[in-house]
Amino acid sequence: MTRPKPSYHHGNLRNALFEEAVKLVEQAGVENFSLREAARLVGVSANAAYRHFADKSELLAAVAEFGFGLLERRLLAAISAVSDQPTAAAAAIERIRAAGRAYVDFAVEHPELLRVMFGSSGLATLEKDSSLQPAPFVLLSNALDALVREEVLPADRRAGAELKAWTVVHGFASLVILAGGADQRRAKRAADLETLLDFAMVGLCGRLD
Amino acid sequence: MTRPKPSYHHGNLRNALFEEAVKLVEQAGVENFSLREAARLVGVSANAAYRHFADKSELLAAVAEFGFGLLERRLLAAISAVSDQPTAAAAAIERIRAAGRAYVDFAVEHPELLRVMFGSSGLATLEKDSSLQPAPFVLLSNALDALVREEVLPADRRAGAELKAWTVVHGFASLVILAGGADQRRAKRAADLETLLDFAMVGLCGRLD
DNA sequence: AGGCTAAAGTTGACACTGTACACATCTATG
DNA sequence: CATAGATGTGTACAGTGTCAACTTTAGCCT
Repeated sequence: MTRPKPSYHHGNLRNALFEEAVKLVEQAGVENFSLREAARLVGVSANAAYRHFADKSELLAAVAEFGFGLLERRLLAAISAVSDQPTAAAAAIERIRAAGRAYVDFAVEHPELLRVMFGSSGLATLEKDSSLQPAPFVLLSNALDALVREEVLPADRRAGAELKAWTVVHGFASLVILAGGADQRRAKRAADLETLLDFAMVGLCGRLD
Repeated sequence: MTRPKPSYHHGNLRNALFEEAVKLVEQAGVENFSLREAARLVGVSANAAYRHFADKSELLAAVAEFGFGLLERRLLAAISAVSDQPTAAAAAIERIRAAGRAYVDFAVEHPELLRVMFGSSGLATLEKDSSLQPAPFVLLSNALDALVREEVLPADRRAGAELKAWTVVHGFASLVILAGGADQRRAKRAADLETLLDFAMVGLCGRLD
């Protein structure tokens, strides 16, 4: 992977550091991540990183941003994979549920990434300069609009639906991460999530479909 | 507060360090907390701490435990403060809602404390040796039982109710902390929470009361 | 009371960390 | 082809968590 340093200049340091950072964070968590270690593993002096990132937190912000992108792709994939539903309404419902599952799956597979995204180097610092809402939020919003169009979500209950859906899914993801992948059986988790999705649909629409 | 060191031995170092740790964590966050700084502020050498805590994470675990205690007291106070409801059922409902509000209030007032509680030095390491469930969970459980007794929560919907309630409240608390106390208006947040509590009650009971 | 032990604090050291400054080297552009 | 700007390097500093060896002192045993 890392060539024996044929030249003084690395050529792609920014990206190499970034990828190493993602790897290290996922392995050992943010609190154990060290700028120097990343530089070392990439085969470069500690200070080289400062030519590409103002400081440690800026590198972590890049990691967080990557996380949001990955999450978005996961959500998108899950939504598009829904098919063969008896009715359009059923499809709209299933798409929302699929997104919820994808979110939790993402959290389970990349807990440390999620921590960075929602940690002090994450959302709070990111959305300062990116004026648009994080993409995952937009996806959710569209899915909810579809739910209204299919008349499963009454229009007069549309307000605040994003908050409700996001709250449930993010809350569950947090709790699952906490409970520690250790004893939390995969099947049990999936079953809990389905119950929770039912619960959310009832709360949102006022009834079960 | 801190006497001019009349004696070589501090006399109450463990507690002094612990209190300083709580203060520092609340002010600057876990990631900026330093064992040495705490020792310095307490007027003692850096290594003195190691006579009372195996390492930094053990001190933070104590802080986390304190947080859970504080949260429990808040929940308890909120629940007991509910009074003058037309019916017993209404009282049971209002007690759950009051607990939800108390949880979010706690999160807003002590965001860093909550981060420690649910961080890597928190729950995960705590519940290893404390065999009993965290007290706040028991409180919630009891409140839900009351809801069943008053027949507002159908018995066949009782299963998994803790998870649902906890998920909503914890999820909202997380999001609120993220959104950053800055622009998040107090009134707006309270209104959002009420909407969310309605939502949760509908989802739990299957109808609005 | 007097003396000793173990608990509670101390100093010094080590291997780290993030970051600042000055210097070296290379790439590309005039 | 020179030279400027971008990119990496080395050294340095303050700060961290933690270890080991030393000192002080409180409290118990005779």
